[in-house]
Amino acid sequence: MHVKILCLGVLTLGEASGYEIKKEIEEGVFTHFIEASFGSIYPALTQLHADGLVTVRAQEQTGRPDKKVYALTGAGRQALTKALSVLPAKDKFKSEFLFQMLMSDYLKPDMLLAAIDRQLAHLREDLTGIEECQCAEMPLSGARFVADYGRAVLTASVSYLEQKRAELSSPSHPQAAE
Amino acid sequence: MHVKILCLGVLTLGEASGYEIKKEIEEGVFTHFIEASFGSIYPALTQLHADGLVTVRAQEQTGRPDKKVYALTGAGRQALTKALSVLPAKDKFKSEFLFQMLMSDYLKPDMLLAAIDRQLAHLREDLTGIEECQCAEMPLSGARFVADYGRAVLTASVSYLEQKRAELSSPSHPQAAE
DNA sequence: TGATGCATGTAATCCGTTACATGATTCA
DNA sequence: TGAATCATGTAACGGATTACATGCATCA
Repeated sequence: MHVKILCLGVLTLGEASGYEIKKEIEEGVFTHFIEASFGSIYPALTQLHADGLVTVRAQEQTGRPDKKVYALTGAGRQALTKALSVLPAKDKFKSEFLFQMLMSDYLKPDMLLAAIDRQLAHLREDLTGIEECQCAEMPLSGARFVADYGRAVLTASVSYLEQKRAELSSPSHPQAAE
Repeated sequence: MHVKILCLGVLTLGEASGYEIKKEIEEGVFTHFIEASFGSIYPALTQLHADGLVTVRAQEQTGRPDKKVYALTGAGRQALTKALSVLPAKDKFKSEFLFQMLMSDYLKPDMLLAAIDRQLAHLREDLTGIEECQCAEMPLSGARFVADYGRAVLTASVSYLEQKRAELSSPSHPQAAE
């Protein structure tokens, strides 16, 4: 998905600078299923402005660099709606972790547990991230839907991994349980 | 992750042509968490050969174009092991679907249900895909681990969406249930 | 006759990340 | 003093997808 549409989406929450948009994407509800770097956000914002989909306002700040605060225009809202009127592409999920698990025959034994523990740590981080971002406070009714979806999926992953991890590290049955 | 390593991984299952590797990635256990196109596989294979990590053998076929069958070398196995000795990068998950759900305020009402139904269809397809690929037949002990992981996550997603979908389309409480 | 599957490969193109450049303030 | 936060922006680079080129066989 285009970073431009993403920016329009974030701006529906209220005006923001490029820096703030990045933060919102990194820490807000978007975190788990979208990524964007400054290198793509700033150019996107510039172009969005050129296309008349957002307005800019320079905001001076004491002690801090000046901000460029962007806000949606009517045309911007329309462009967003139009982009949302198409059925979304299929989710993309890429996991080096699962590749390693699949290839576990070629893995050093200690790496197996280490990789699982790392994965568990990541998943738990994401889970607490969802709890912390107060989705109820957001002006988007979809926020809870998304947060709950994330919670459901992450919880299932954690449960599965915890169970498998226990099996693997149990002293009695290191490999065969059948 | 590099397509080269991916090819090495697929080749641990046995020798194969570029075309067959692509099929394996599309239809096998890899499907759910890895993607690769011909445009990346063929050059990768060429380079892998140049690096001495695989061997090639031209196989004539009647009625079909000739194949180039690739097989792992000892150095190839070593390279794979080495690549697997590093902790994997964090999973990447990108979902236009969740973006649309988040932005549901700007969505036409019929699109909401349509998008959810599409998503459900995708998830169920993936699930049956997992059931069909006989992981037990694979010479990789990690195959079951991966398949079960996928099953756990996909099942959780489907359950959640089915529940939400029912709530949304219920005639009595179209929006407020509280 | 036309689509689909088998089979390989290259080139153009897109899109994004990483790194670089700059600079003030605050906190440890 | 050094790291982190705030703040914007560009350029190089990488990596993969898409489209193009080719060609035979089979099935509907």
